[in-house]
Amino acid sequence: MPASSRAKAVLRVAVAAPLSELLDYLKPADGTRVLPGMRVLVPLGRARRVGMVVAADVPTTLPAERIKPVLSVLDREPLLAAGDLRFLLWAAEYYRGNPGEALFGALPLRLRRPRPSLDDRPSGWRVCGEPETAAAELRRAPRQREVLALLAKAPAGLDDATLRARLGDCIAPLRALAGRGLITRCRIAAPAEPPPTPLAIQASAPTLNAHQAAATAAVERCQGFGCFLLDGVTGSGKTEVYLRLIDRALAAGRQVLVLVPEIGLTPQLHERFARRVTAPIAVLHSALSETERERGWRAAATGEARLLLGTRSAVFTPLRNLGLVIVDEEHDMSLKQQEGFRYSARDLAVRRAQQADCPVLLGSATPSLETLHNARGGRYRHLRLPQRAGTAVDPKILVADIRAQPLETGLSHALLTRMDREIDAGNQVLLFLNRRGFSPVLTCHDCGWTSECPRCDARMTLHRGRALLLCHHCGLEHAQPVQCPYCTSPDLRPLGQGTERVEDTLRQRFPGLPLARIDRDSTRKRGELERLLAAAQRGEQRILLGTQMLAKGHHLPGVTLVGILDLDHGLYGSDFRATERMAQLLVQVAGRAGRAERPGTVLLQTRHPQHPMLELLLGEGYGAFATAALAERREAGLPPFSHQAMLRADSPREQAALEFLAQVLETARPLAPPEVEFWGPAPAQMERRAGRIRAQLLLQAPTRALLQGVLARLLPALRALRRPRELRWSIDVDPQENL
DNA sequence: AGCACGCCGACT
DNA sequence: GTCGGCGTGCTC
Repeated sequence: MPASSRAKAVLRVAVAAPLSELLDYLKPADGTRVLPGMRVLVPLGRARRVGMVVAADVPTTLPAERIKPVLSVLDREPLLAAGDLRFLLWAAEYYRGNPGEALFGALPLRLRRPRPSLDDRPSGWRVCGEPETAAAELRRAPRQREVLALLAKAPAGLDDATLRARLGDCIAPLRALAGRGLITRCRIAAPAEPPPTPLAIQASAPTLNAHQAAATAAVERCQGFGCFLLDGVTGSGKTEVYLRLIDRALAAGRQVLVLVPEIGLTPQLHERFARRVTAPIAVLHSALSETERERGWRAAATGEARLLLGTRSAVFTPLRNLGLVIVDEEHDMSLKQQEGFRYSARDLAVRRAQQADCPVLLGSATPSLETLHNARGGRYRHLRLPQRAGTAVDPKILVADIRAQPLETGLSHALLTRMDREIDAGNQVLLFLNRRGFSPVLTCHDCGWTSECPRCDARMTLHRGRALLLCHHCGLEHAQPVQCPYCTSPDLRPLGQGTERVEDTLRQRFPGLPLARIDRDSTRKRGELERLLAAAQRGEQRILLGTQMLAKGHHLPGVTLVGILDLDHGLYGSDFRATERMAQLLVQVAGRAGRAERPGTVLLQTRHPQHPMLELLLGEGYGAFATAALAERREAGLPPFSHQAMLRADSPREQAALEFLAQVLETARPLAPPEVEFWGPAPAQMERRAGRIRAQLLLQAPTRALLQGVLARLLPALRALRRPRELRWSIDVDPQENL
């Protein structure tokens, strides 16, 4: 090969640094083998960084003198297969993240540093040098002779367990032999084929009802990629469908990826899977220690774990031979990463299944409008589970019009009466209020002072138990004042109520009745949420009071009454998705009632009983609501009938963010076809947050392709714009929040 | 992100 | 006269 053409065949590397481009490097000078998916140590300016080889032997246009060789190759085998690399790079491009950050974000922390990949081959001993020359030396050491003879028969060495099995305790002679330089510590290569994995077994599998059987059959018939919406009311047995399909995929020798929105949901799903699936399961979520996370990651990556259950970031885990992807509670907002690299785990799961050419199943009782739109347009198969499994009946939803009603800490007379009745009958009551703390405002009765956050356009919430004013937006804490900071009046009054205050009232009204408050504050301790929920499931608590946390998926068979204290903000929210979220939350919370044989009642307190979307939801159900909501979206040209990207900027300086986005708009306009709309720049919903003034610019295009085209041209230009040092900006493709 | 280079104030 | 402020720009 001529020298000139060899110089041009380079490695393309994604460096673990916030660079938007891949960089080219020469292969290592010592001729070490380098393949895509291996990490390399590379020079970057004066520094050295870890990089991931994305392609090997690719041509470059860069002048030869600018290309440096990699310093070393960090892995003996690729950490990421070609398919994993392709998927991660696609994700980085779609969500406009940096390739290096996307790739290294998918690795356990240790592998993001220039450490060799964990060598998990067992440790052992092997001979070195010429053992036969040692015969004389060992004449008076029969035990050492014995050990050496055994090792001499295995030139690759023997691991500790094998040695112990053959010779018993032989640590002392081994040490002595090592001291003579006759043997050395080494790693023993694993047997070529891992022991065959036992297949999943349907232990005590319940019989499927007709709908479950039809749904299962539809997915099983799917050859290659296919996207399915499993639209099933709470308690209709979605998990059983998952289990059948998992079993099938595992039996075919494939791996399965299951994504769930919250850490809180993984233990119960894990337990359910573990009872029925005999193949090894790996679990990945944010509450794990780094060691546990790395172990799970490796088990998934090597194929040793056959089923991976995890929260959103698990979608990036390398997998071998992926045969099925499941996204549970696909409508849930926590599947969308809202910081840094802002991706949708649900959408990426679909993409991943497409690349792996396997089916993907999106499950929900309240599908997102995006997914429903895809299903109704025929891009996804719509599978329905309309019946509750077993004998459970649907809950009855009652509306309590609380206009001009006297409320006792947010509790209407109608609700309290029903609570009395259920509690007297020995049943459990669940109260839902999506606001933690004691009261959202503290105010001075004499001068009108309110507990404004000095850094945000928001009030600080009173947490009376901890005697704190706490800002839920920036985390700022103040001691609870004893007198008005403005006029020194001692007459400070909490306004409105959070879960803490409702708890106080309930303890007074139902003295001695076991009650659990379940919110972020009361479940701060590790394992506390599981403990409280387990107690609730055993019926130990008679009243359960909580936020969002309580609404998700937990089976509470003793609950016969669900009281929803306040969902009205969702009816007139500023975000166009507010009503969709309100409807999902309402249906999810209502689903907690009457799961067993006892019929459930849901009582919704509202000041807007005639709101058309609320009436539709309560009268005809989520499907009818969704149809109407989709019609509104179509009318307004909003997603899913268009595609958006949100550019956000913030700065401590008053006008800087707006000015920067105005500059961006000027840059973007000529790069975009006329169908692309720009909204803004405009101040963000909460303009000042954590001391920074925030603004946003929304891009909206009729198709994804058009939007992606604009972004591809805009981002390099945007990065080249001059901007003040303190100004930060971010891009959010397919934003879920317009705030 | 680091880490340079690069032009204007208070110190040996 | 220098040490150093962080503005700007690059890293194969």
